[in-house]
Parts: sequence; C-alpha cells; structure tokens
Amino acid sequence: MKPVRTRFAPSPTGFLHVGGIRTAVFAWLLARQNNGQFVLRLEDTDQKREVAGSDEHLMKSLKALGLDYDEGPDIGGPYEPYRQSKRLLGYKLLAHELVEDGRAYADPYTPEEVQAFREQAQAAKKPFLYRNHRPENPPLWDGTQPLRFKSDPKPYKWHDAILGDLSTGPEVIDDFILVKSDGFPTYNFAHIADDNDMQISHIIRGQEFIASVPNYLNLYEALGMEPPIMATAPHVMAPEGKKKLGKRDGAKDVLDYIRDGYLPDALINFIVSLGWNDGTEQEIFSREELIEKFCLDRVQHSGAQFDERRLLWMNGHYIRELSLDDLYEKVAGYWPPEAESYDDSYKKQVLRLVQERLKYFAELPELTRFFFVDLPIDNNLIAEHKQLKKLEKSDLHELLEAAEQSLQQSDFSLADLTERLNALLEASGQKPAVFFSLIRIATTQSPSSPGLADSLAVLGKERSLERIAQQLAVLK
RNA sequence: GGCCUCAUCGUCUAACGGUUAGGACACCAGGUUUUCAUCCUGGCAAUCGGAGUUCGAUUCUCCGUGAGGUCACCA
Repeated sequence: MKPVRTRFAPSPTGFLHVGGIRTAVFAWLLARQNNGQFVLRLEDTDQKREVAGSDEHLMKSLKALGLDYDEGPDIGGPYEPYRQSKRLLGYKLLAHELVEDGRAYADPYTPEEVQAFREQAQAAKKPFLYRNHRPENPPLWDGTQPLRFKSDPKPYKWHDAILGDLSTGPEVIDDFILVKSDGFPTYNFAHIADDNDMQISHIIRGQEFIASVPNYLNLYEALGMEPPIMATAPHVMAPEGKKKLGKRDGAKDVLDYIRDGYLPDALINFIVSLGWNDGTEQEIFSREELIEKFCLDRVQHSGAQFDERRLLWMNGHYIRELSLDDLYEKVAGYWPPEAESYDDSYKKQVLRLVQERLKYFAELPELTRFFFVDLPIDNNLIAEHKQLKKLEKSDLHELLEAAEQSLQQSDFSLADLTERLNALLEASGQKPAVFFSLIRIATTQSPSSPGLADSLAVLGKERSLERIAQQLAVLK
C-alpha cells in the first residue's frame, strides 16, 4: 500500500471557519494515524478572488488548532513549492502534453458566445455541456485562449471512502477548462497535477466536488495517472436553516474561537464529533484517542448542523478537566485590567472558584471583576431579587447589620465563615435564599458569584466588611 | 429542468434483519440546607410517507416526498 499522504488545499480567499476546517482535521487525523504526512498546499490560481494576508491567516489557524503540517508554503518540503501560483511551468508542460496527445484544445469562443450556449441549454431546461459545441477545427493554442480538456464521455463507478460506491453516466462528463486565458490553471486541472506530483494518497473534500469527480477520473485516464483514494465529507450546515455553513451565516473564524478562549482540543473534538463517532457512547475524545480511533468509513453521510451550545458545553468540560496551574497559565491574557496589581496566589484562588463555571476564557472578567475592584452599588440587585424585594429596607438593614457584627469576629477562614454563616441563618429564622443572597449582593454587587463562604474567604476581612458597611449606608 | 447524494428525538448521533429504538447537548423538575455554575437523580422527545421481500424491517428493494450539491475562464 502507498504511504499515506493527505493534504489540505484551501484557496487564500478569507478566513477558515468550522465548516471549512473539517476536511483539514480529517486529513490531519488520517496522516497522523498512519504515520504519514499532512501537506498544506495553497490553491491561489484565482487572482481575482485572492484576499491579501489570508494565506498567513490560514497557516496561523492550522497551527493554533495544533494541526501541524509536515510540508507547506512556509516550511517547504520535498515537493515544493506549495503554492500553485509558483508551479505554473509544470501545469503548462502537462497542458502541452495533453495538446500533443489530442486530449486538449484551444477554446475559440468568446465568453459571451459560451454564455449564449449556456442560456440556450437553460431555456431548453437541459444541462449545459460545452462538448455539444466542441469546435471541429480548433485553432492552435497560443496561450491566450482557454485550454479545454477533450473529454471521453463514459459511465463511471468508483468507491468513495466515506460515501461508498458511487456511479454516474456519461452525460456528466464535459470538456472543462484546464488553463484559463490568463495562463493560470483551473482548480480542476491544477489539483490533479499537484496531487500526483506530491504523491497524495487520499483526497478529502466537501460534497460540492462530488459532481466533478467523474470529470477528474476522465482526466486521470487521459494523463495515465492513478487516482488517489477519494473521500467526500458532507457539509457542516448552518445552525438556522438547512444550507451549508458559510461566512454569510455568521460562521466564525476559528482564530476568533481561539482568541475567545476555546481550547484547541475541545474545538477538534467538537469538529470531529460533528459527523463522526466510534460506535460507542463516548463523547469526549482526546487528540490521541481521535488519532487512534478515527476512520473515514464511520463518517456520517448526511450534513450536520452546527450547534454552538454543544461546543460551549464541550469547552467547559475541557476547562474543568484542566489542573489549576495549567488553567492559570492558559488564562494569563484574559484577566480583567484591575487584576494586574494582584499576585499569582490571589488570582489562583479566584480562578479555582470560577473554574467550574467558565465556558470560555473571555468570560473571565465578568465572572471575576468583583474580586479585584469595588463595583458601584447596584440597587437593582435587591430591587429585582425575587425574595429580597418583598422585604422592607429596614428589615434588610437589620439582617445585614447582624451579619456585619458576626463577621467582625471572624478570622475569615473558610471553616469559620461557614460556621458563622450557618449560625446567622439559624438565628435570623430567614431562608438561605434571602439572607445569603443579601450578604452575597452586598459583598459582590454581582448577579451571581461562587459560593458565599468561598467568595468571602478570598475577598478577605477588610474588603468584605467595607463593602457590607457601604451597603448598610445605602439601606439606611 | 438533467444528473448526483442524503433522510432516527429540537440538535449531534447509536442500534450483525429480532432492543421497552440507546447515549450526549439543549430544555423541564427534584436533590447537593444561598444565587449562578458544577455534580447526582428523574422527565420530555425520533425511525419522512407508501408499497414490497421476510415469521419479523430503523436496517434490504422499489415508488413517492423533502433536503442538499452540481450543471463557472470559483475553488
């Protein structure tokens, strides 16, 4: 068997989103699983659509997800260059071979004339086939006309590593363009030449290419090349509606997920499990497990809707699994600005308290700000509290004052705080939802927080009592 | 319109032709003597329709229906 060499071959026309990166993940897994190579090749043959800087952006995205490639435009490799715009000579030579073999010819029509043929076909409600208009005596190809493949229409049966056996009739085979009038090859031509040159063993791509495969098979034959294994991954669908996930549906740049503090392993787990499972009830797979267990023939045949809530759950799960030290290191850039003057030990105590509720790192400031700075008193927290709003101001004041007195005696150790809070509760005859909420609001000025005793212990005596005093002043 | 592909809870999915059709996310309820979160328990919820093959179809076949893709000098 041929060594496994897979590739990801995006065109540099923008950022990478969850839908677009899935074939890259599959290809990467397959390469790692088989001790093969994963190749990055930039398909920059359409100068008009190219977006400046997106090549760098693509490479950054792959690296951020830990999808390390063995060969690529920035690191080179045995088959360089890995950028199609730098491989033009090779395509030209191959094109001339086809011309000499009588398998390619110059297209004599203007774009307008071809468009007229197309409209004719459309009006007749028939599929457009250029070969119905194939010229009898095409001009010599001088490089200024498009070069077309002279196809040999026939039915095809082939095996797709994901979808299984597929077949089509001769009616789908056409004389597609190999080289455009600007001298650049089309994707249809260039990828076949490159995959062959680069010894690619598996092509994994989206189902938008499935209709073109018979044409590719026809071209492989004309070139005398052995086609690689083909695998067609179904689309990732937009969360709303039933169409392919795209940038217009608000599909986010994967780098934005990384910036918001999604863990690469969680993203990979999520992307792979969107359409693949190992047949057991396992949901969480480490990268190593995925490399070991992933297989193309268990990839779902139908499209999968992108559900961000599931990603959120999964990321939270991965965050909870992290050790405190590891998490602390990872959230370094996410603290609220007010945290800057605090030491590692204090921030770690805070982090320990919020770890279980953190879904992604960018949430850290809103979850922890009150640990670092006194927030202004928010009267709405009491006014809109479903229990506290029923009580008179004076009653609230009385309750909080009792708390103040007891807490003044406390050493603010977690054990002492817990004991005192429970004693206070009992003495007051109030429900915890009332009494503890009041203290919690007074000391945090936040709608939610970690456990009360935990929060107070971290905040410390001085600061807690100060905040209670301020709340008392307002309740006067 | 032609051709190709697909079809199980709201979502992601499991089920050698024989299961009370399983799990996860989300949601709802209860518990862990404060909120939120975590964790635990429970609940809601699905085989697109119709024929056929079979003792028995989610599973195999056919016909519908629906959805997606494609019919570019885009990839």
